[in-house]
Amino acid sequence: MAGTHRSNVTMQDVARRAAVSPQTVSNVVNGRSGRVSEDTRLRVIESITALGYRVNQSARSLRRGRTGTVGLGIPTLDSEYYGALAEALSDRFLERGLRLVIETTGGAVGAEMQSLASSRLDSYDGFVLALAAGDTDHLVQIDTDTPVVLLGERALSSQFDHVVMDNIAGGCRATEFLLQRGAHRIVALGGIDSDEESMPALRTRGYLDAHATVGFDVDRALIVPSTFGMEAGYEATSRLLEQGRAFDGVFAMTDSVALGALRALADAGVRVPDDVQVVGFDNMRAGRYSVPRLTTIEPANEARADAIVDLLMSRMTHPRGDLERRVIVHPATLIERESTLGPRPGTKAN
Amino acid sequence: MAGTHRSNVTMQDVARRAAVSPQTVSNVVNGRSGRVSEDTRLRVIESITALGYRVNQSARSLRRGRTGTVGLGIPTLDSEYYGALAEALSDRFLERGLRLVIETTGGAVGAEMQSLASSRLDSYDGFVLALAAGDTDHLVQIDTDTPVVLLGERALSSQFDHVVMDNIAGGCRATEFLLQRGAHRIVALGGIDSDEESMPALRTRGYLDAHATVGFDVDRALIVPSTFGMEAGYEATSRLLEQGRAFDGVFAMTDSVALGALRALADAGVRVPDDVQVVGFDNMRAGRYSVPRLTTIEPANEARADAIVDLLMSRMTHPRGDLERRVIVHPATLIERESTLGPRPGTKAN
DNA sequence: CGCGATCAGTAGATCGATAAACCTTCAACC
DNA sequence: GGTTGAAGGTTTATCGATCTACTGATCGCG
Repeated sequence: MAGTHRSNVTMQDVARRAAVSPQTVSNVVNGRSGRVSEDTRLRVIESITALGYRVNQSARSLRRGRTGTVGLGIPTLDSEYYGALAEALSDRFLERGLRLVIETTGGAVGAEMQSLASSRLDSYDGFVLALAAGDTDHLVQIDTDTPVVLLGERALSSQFDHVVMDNIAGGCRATEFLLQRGAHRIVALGGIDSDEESMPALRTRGYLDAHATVGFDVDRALIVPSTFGMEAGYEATSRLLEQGRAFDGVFAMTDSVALGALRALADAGVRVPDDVQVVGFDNMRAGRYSVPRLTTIEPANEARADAIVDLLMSRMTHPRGDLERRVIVHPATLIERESTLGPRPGTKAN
Repeated sequence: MAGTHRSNVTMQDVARRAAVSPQTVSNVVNGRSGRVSEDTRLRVIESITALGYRVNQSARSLRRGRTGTVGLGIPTLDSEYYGALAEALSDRFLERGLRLVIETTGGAVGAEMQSLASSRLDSYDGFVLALAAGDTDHLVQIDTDTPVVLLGERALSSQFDHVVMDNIAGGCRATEFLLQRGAHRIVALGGIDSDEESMPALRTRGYLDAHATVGFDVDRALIVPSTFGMEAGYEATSRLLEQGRAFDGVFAMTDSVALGALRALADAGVRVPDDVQVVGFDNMRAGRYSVPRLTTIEPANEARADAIVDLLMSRMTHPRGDLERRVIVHPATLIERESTLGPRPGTKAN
């Protein structure tokens, strides 16, 4: 049986063996019913299996002008968040007969824009770009026929459909919650006080908003930038503790950072949530089994994946341009676990 | 500037504008030096940018008979282990001018074999299949021209090159370490006592070997099967504790399971490592910052990624069949952290 | 009986890039 | 002078599947 499936069998060959035209083979292969009698169909199928014929995708794509693949640009696969996103999208597109091809951008603005470079884009029937760096300026230059949906941190003024996480609301909710539970000096771990549209900046803005709402002043020294690994969270927190900075709450920009912080607090003998309360952002798996379990913001990833697919599919099927550009904002909700205190009855005293 | 890059510009168009033949354009695009004068080259490039020409990959693949892509079949992307693997491979192949396309198999034997179905394979110039289910029987049926490298849990008797993790040695090392540190009743969490070639079965075999080496009997009731999420580790451990089963060590088949176990032990007030020592397997990030930090087996993933790429590249470039089938085994090493006790001086008393 | 419709299928052009072979110049060398 | 040969191109024939248009039958129906 070996030696059968050598890849040079073409529709021609199948056609010859079944004594029909190549076009008829094509019709069978593509299930174009009504154009082939049951009789011929069986004969063709027999020839296909006998010869071990398989469609040449390149030829098909060339002729059809479509590739049957959708691209996904993400900063990295080595992250629970993006891994899960890729998985979710891949499944959904597969159901619709499309393959998902993943490109990693490394999170650099340059690379993100490169993956939107038209040269890249037209290998795909559609493209999903997860924008981490989130620099909107470069986007407008892109000019392509390929439908694109952006997954972003913030509604950008670009020509593309857009699914965004409500980072400001999420940051606000997390901070508000800490304030309600009695924390007054809250560290914004991994935060940054800037008016850029990046994820940390937006979540920090929520943090500031929450303080403003209840009329508390924010000590800017509590906004502590860092990168987003556990290492970074650990280091940053350790440093704060060494410096003897007083704080009773931590809003970490991501769960990774939060987990690093928990570890640093444990090392220093600081009790969570008794001495310091901690809230993360992302609802990572690890946070559900950490000691203590991590209170966090749930970003509704499944719903966002659904929205992305819907947007892209409608762009891909609809004739060009009938649709308004759409922006879908997904709310972030808080999940309460052990790293924060329970609701306090009565007073708002210390 | 908008409206330029409409995707129907072909080499013909560029050629016309630059007053050369399409072949010359092709030569420029592909950097075939020596066949084009600097003068013409510049003229062609000018035309390319002016018209916004981009190569049609489908046409190129059809003609060349190569797609420039490598496939990777993995059980899921939603896992730190496979995510990191995908990332590592993607980077390495990209350096060599190849795109990596990821297919998820869901870890089912059927799906794994499907992704080796010849029909799939010939969209790729090469394929890497990470075998979780590890059923060797189906492999022999596969008959394809596409080079394939297997990433497996065990050296299989198949026709393919193979990079394997030394699961037995890893399981043995972990268990041996626990025994040395004074644990006598060691739970094999997520283990399974069977002669299949699956990851848990192999690691469990290492566990048994380690006991055999020092002449200890194993209480089979301590081999506790489970799936491989944190949830499962948590549940399984909680149940053991409820049942009042005595144990002073846990060898968890994966770090995920181990982290779930740590959490369950914490809930029950069992001290780690004082009352129970825990060793995991995989060296996940989360284990480096858990409370306590997790002792684990490091699987040398980067080295394995290198090996995979080497094997596949040589198959892809070398003429068919000159090479012997190769199997590369990577050793697993132990990383000591807080979830196990320090070395004990002197006696081996309880 | 004759007209259009439906079914089953064929013929030929085409998608866009490239491999292989072929043609000029022009320079160098014996 | 004739030959070799490199440099710089061009021509032509594909790669394999599919789209468009067309051909014969066969059938229903007024």
